[in-house]
Amino acid sequence: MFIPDQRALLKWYQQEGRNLPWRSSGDPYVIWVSEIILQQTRVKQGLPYFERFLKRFPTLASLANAPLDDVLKAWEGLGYYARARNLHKAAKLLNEQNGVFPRSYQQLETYPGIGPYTARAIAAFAYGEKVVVLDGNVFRVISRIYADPFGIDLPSSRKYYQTLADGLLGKANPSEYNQALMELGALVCKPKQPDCEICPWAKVCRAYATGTMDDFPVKTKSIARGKKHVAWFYLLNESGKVFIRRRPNSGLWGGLYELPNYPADQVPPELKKKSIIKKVGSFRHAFTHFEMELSIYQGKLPKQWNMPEGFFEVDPESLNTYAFPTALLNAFQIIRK
DNA sequence: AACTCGGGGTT
DNA sequence: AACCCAGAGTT
Repeated sequence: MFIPDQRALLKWYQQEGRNLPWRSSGDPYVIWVSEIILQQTRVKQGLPYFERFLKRFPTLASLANAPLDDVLKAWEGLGYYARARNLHKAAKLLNEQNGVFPRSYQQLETYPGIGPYTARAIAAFAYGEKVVVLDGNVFRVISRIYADPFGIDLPSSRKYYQTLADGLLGKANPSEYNQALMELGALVCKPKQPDCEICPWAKVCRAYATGTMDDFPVKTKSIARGKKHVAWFYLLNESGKVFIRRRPNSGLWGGLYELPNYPADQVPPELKKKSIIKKVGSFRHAFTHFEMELSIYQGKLPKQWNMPEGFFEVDPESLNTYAFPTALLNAFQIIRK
């Protein structure tokens, strides 16, 4: 297998690469935080969270000693909240060992939330370990360069692609070369309509040579989406307090707060009294695997209603101190104040 | 190997 | 509407 010209890629990267804040840091904590935030998240979306998160938790110790709810509040709206819970869990583990990060990707991978990609990213960026990361960008670049027929979504292909990726590094600087690879995928070798005319590797790309860029990377799985219709209730008691509860630390929106809610076809009759509870709006919220239709109701707390366990009253003015999923933040927008 | 887990930008 | 993003954990 031939190796594409490293100097051509690095020259392009030095000229066209973006100036991103985590690239100028050698601090494993800063690099780690950036990598967790950027999992399945575009740079543009993650950037403001990165800045705010490090301002709120400047050091590993400050993160380890913070309540989980504070970490989730900082993560509010970013999605995949297991990342925040695992980040916090790993911070406690690292802090217990005097804040010393392990230097090898094998050791890093043993921490919660640090998988094959993130372990290699930290090892390469912070410690210069000679490994290549496999993120969505790198998968796309190398699968096109070699016109690889193996599905990148198959666990059985993982070893093949990792070996191929590691083989690209040669004597290049691991930190710079990994950044350059990902940047090429993000800016040039895009999923659709890649800018092959300006690609430093166009001359050696098998997909470009045969005009089959759209056929790579190969993916075998298709996404099937279901639908759920959920009724949400903003209920005020006589004191003008609203009822919320914290969701369990696992599952959808784990650790975030919520309003009373039922599947739309299972709403108890006590909440259907139109004299005290009115529908104020509805909207759809898309997830990766399903779509939720939210119907939002607002009204007075019915005395007969048997409130589910865990709910407590809060002043509506203090709702912004709790972490809510984006769908409920949107719901609050249509609540009549 | 299949499923779960968010939210937002692009096409 | 479909696709995809600096993926990882659970079953």
